Amino acid sequence: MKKQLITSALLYVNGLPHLGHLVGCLLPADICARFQRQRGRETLFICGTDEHGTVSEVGAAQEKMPVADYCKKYHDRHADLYRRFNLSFDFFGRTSSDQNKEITYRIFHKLDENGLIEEKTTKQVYSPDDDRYLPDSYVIGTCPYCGYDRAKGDQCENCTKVLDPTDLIHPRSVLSGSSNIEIRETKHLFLNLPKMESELSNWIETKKGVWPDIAYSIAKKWLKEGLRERGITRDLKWGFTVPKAGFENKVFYVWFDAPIGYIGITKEWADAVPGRSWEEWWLNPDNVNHIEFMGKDNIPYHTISFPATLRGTREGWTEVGFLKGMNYLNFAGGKFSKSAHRGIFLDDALTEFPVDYWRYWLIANAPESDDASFTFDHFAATVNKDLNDVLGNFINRVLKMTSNNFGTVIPPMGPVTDAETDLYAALDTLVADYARYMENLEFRKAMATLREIWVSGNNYIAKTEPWKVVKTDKAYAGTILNTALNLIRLFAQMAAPVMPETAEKMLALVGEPADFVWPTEKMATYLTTLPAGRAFLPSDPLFSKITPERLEELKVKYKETES
RNA sequence: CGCGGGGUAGAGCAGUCCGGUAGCUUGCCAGGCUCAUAACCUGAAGGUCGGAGGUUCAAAUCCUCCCCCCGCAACCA
Repeated sequence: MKKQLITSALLYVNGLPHLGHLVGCLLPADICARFQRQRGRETLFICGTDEHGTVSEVGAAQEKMPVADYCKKYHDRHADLYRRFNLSFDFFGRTSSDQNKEITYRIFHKLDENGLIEEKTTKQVYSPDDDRYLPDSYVIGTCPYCGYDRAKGDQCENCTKVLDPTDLIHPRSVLSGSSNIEIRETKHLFLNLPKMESELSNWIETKKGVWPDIAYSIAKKWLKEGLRERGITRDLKWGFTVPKAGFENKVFYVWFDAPIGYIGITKEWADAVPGRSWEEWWLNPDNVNHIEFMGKDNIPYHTISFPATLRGTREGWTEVGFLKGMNYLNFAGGKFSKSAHRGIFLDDALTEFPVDYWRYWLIANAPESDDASFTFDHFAATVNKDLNDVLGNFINRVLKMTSNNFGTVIPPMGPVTDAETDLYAALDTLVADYARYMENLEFRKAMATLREIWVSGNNYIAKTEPWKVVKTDKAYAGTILNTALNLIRLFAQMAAPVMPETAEKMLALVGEPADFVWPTEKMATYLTTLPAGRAFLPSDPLFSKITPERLEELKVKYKETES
């Protein structure tokens, strides 16, 4: 079995993340990492913040802070939120680290040696009043086609025409509002993607039917349109200085050093403890399976530019083996918006409900095949039904029935009947299905199966009717409840990748340590494991329902009804 | 003709590659049970599979055209 290298897209450090960011890459990556570890595979889960670029410089200026301090402040806030969401990174690093600089330079020099770096002169908008070059979208003016007066320099939002900043009437800086702008010629370095087009095309073709459709088809789309040379430098101050004569006052473009950040962050991880090796993960393609998670907007960079960057060095870097691309999660029909603060942000989410409510809902409704929508109605319905009625109530009824009839100890297991063997057979199949879906990263199907696994518990209880049996055949009632308590252990292990906190509580209820280990035995064995006589904990219900009144409050508070 | 994704019961989705009387969850209705968080279990109703043509003994599935929604379009990361 290869080692599993798992990366989530690096979120831009500016601003704070919302549920869309969580479900688009961070959470599925975490669930994958937890599942891989639970199966006993050597796993490294890497993530971090992406920190370079214009947006950071502008954000820092707005908060009147040095850019480095600004990035550190937001990096720490991201890290804190993700820790509270139980994201199990082996290392959460930064693209601005010295380690990333070292790897970025190494890769750049190799690409240059191999003749893949070219110089070109381009025209850029310069704003003397802002004392900086402006990205096209930072120039606004009147659209020459439709007259919209806030058209951006790359595209008019009103009529959707693609524009150049020079097309705009009365162009001005979005930062200062100054219309004193000029077009300057400036030299930049480009990565020669056309030289690598056929190589990339052959490689992508091997992913047909292997990667999710959205990943394959977006990559194909770019290839079909023909690759262009891609600028990898910018006229900014915040970033890695370009180590090439004549370019010392420029920095690398974020999209050059950001994906290299996966490697740089792995080196941060390795440097933190003696004996760790980042090369065993990144220069070891035969023994490492790299799984990447990202939103669909990231797919071109991870299927085209980043693979080209690594391949162009001819150094044998570990390349992506499976790319899980996700669609977007919308909020009540519209978009989540960082700038307008529309939607549910992670800090708010944590104040409203326990983390596992969010983790379960998000992954059970992950936008895998199409964009999905968050609504409080759907959220409450799922939490109330799946977590409270199906899982929580099962645990509660079993614990109460047992303690009412046998005290708070696990009753002995006696001879089994058809009801038990039917249960074993059903669960052997369901657990295998569930494992397969998790293995294939088909999260919605996996969660539907997880739910079926929980339902099988209620089914078993309904069929065997222990509340009746206990009056006539106490020994068999003990067998039923023993089995049911074993089911709690099984359900905890099954839920562990998705709801680690709840899974830990469930294991504690039946006196098991918080070790997440995937069952390898058949159910006939696995469900007779708990020792009779062991004390278990009486417990309040693990979940509580969202009331209609609470639901209405939430809709108002988060302005769900506005679109 | 810019490109991609999507359009399947009230809602959320699977099925489409490899054609064979349309499936899951939820909601709604009825019954059962009464250990449990008014919960659990069973059953019923509910769809001309976006539209129109075509191929076929047979089309949600294959082909052609059209309509609607979402996203992307390389300097917003």
